[in-house]
Amino acid sequence: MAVTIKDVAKKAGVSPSTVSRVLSDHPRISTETARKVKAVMEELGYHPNIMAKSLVSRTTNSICVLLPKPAEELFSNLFFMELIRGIVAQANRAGYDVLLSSGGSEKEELAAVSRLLNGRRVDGAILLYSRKDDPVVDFLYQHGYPFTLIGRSEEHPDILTVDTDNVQAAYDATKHLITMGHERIGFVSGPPNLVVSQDRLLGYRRAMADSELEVRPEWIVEGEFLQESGYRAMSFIMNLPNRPTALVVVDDMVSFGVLRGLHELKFKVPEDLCIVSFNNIPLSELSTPPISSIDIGIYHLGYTASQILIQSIQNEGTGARFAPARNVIPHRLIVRESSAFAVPRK
Amino acid sequence: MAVTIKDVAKKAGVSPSTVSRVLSDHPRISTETARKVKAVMEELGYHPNIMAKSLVSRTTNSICVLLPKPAEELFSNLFFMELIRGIVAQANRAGYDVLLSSGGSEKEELAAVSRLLNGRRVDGAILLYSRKDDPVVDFLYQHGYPFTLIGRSEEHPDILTVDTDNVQAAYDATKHLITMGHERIGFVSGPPNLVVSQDRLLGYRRAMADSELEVRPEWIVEGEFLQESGYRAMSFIMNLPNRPTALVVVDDMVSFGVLRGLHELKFKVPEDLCIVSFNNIPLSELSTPPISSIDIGIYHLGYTASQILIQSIQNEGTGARFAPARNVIPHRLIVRESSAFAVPRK
DNA sequence: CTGAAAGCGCTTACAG
DNA sequence: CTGAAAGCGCTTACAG
Repeated sequence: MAVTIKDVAKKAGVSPSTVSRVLSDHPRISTETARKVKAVMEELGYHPNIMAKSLVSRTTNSICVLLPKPAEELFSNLFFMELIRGIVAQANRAGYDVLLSSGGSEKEELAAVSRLLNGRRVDGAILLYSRKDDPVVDFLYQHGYPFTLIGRSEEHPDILTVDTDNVQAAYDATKHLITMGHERIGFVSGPPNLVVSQDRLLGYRRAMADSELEVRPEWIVEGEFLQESGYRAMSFIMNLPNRPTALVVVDDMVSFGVLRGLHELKFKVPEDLCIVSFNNIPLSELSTPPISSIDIGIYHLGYTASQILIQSIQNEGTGARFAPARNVIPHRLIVRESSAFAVPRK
Repeated sequence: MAVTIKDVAKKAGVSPSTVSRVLSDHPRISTETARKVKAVMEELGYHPNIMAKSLVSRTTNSICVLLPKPAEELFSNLFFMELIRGIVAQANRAGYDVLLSSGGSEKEELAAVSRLLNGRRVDGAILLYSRKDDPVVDFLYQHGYPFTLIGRSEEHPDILTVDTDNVQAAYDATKHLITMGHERIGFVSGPPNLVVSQDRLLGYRRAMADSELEVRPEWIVEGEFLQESGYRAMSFIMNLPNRPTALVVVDDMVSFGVLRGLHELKFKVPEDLCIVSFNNIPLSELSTPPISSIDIGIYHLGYTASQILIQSIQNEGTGARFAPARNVIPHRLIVRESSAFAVPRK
C-alpha cells in the first residue's frame, strides 16, 4: 500500500488539508509547518497520486498525439519521429505528459480520441496530419476540445494550426534553380489530394510564371511520398524528348528514389539533372550526392504545436488567446551538391 | 459538465452501482436492464471518466516508454520510431495507452520515472536502451514495478528483456562473407561500452576463429552509431597495406557513412569492398548499392516488449509468469548487392 | 438480479 | 494559518 496524504498528515500531526496545501505551495502556510510536512513526506517516501489529483482538479496535464494510420504513412518515419521529439520535449518542459495513439482503422481512431478526450484522460490533442473532411477534426471541433493540427485545414480556418508556408517554400526552391540558369524545370509531386502537394505545386507554378518560363504538363509527375515514386518517375521524365534540366521534388524520401533511378539510368547529378527537395531530413546531407533541401524545421513544428496547444488548454475558459490560429514556421533553403550546377548561358 | 454515472442511473431509473455493472459487463445483470441502461448511456452521450476508474481500480491501463536522452541517441531515429510503432500497436490492441517520456538529464529521467510509477500514472515501463549501472533500472527493480528492457542487462539477469542474439547475428554476417570467399574481413564497431557493440564484435571474432582466419587489430575500428564514424573509418582502413576485402559494420547508418567514404575515395562496392551490416532499416535497400543487412525485426522487438510487459502487469500478484526473463527475437540475413561479390579463388 | 454505503486519494470552499 | 467536511466519478463487498 502506497503512502497517502493521510499517512503524512498523521505522522506530521497536521490535517490532510494542510499536507495538500504544502504540496501545492499554498501561500498561507507557515514556513515551519511546510518544513515539517516536507520532511515527513521525504521520510515516508510520499508521492502524490496523479489520478486522484486529476479527478478533483479536472485536468490531467497530459496531451495525446495522434499518429496517422499505417495506410497513410506517406511521410517517412524520420519525419514523425522528429515531430514527436519536438512535441515531447516541449510538453515535458511544461510539465505535461504525452500519450501516443494510433488507430488501425478510421473508426478505431475516432473511438480512441473519443475515449481519451471524453473520458478526460487527456486535456488536448495534436494531429500529425491534415486530411480533408477528417471526422477526428470534426469531433474535436464540435466538442470544443483544445487541439492543434500540424498542417493546414481548409474547412476550419479558425482552428489552431502549425504549418510551413509551402507555397512560398516551393517558390523559393524553384527560384533557386531558375537563378542557376535552369529554364526547363520539372516537378515530382506527392498525392494530389494532400494539401501539401497542392501548395508546393502552386509555389512552383508561380515561380515559373513569374520568370515567364514554360511549364509543360509532362514535366509534372504525381505519386506518393515514397522512394518508389521518385524512382519510377525517372524512367519517364528522362526519356522525354525535351527533358528538364532540373527538378523540384516534393519530399526528400522521393528524392532518394530519384537519385537511385538516375544512377541506374547512368545519369549524373547535378551535371545531367539538378534536384531540390523538401523537409531536409538528416539523411539528405548524406546521400550521394547530398541533396539541396528546404529545411522546414520539423522539430520546431512539433515544439510549437505542443506549445500553443498547452497554452490554449491553460487559457481555456478565460477566453484569452495568445497564439494566432495559424502559426507559420519559417523555412530556409539548404543548398548542397545536388543543385550545384549552373546551366551554361546560351 | 460531463455526463456521469449518476445521471445515467437517474434517467434509467436504476442505481449507480447497476450502471457501473453494466459498464463492466457484470454477469449478474438482467439483459433487460443492461439494454435499457446502454440505451440511456447512448442517449446522454455518457463516457466513463478514466481517472475515476483508475483511482478505484488501482490500475491505469497505461505504460510508459522511456526514450534515451538526446546525448545518447546513438541509434538512428528510424530505429526508435519503428520500435515505438511496434509498442504502440500492441499496447493499443491490448487496451493500453502509451505515454512517452524523455528526460533531459539523468536526474530528470529518474524524476520522471518516479513521478509516473510512484504517482500511479502508469502500470509499467519499457526502456529503449540498456546502459550499464542504470539508476532507472535500479529504481524500477527495487520498487518491484513491472518493466521491460529492450536490450540485455548484465547486472540483473532476471529482469524481463527483449533482445536480439547479437553474437549469433554477427556470426552469421561474418560467415556469409567467409562463404563468399573473403579471408581478410574487418569490423566497424560502435561505442565499445555498449553491450550491442561487444556482442557483435564477439560474434565476428568467433566466426573468424572457427574458419581459422586471422583478425588483425587494425581491421577493427570503433566509433559511434553515426554515419560520420563509417565515413572516417574508410580513409583509415582503405589505406592499410593489406586491407580487408570485406567489412562487417555494426549498424546500417554507419554503413551509409562507409559508402559515402568509399565513393569519395573512388572505391567500388562490392567489387573493391563487400559490406554487411545490421538492423535492416528501410533505407538500407535504397542506398547505392543496396546494403546487405541482418534484419533484427525492430517492430517485432517493440511489439514483444509491450506484450510481455502487459502480461507481467496483468499477472502481477498472481505470481504467474508466462514469458521467460530473456526473450530473443530471431534475426535473418538479407543479402543485397553490397556483398554480392565472390572473391576469386586463388 | 439490484441497491445503499463506503471508499479510492486528493482538493477546496467554508469556518474559525 | 489550519481543520472538518464535502465532493471529484467511479467500484465493490455486503445485504437482500
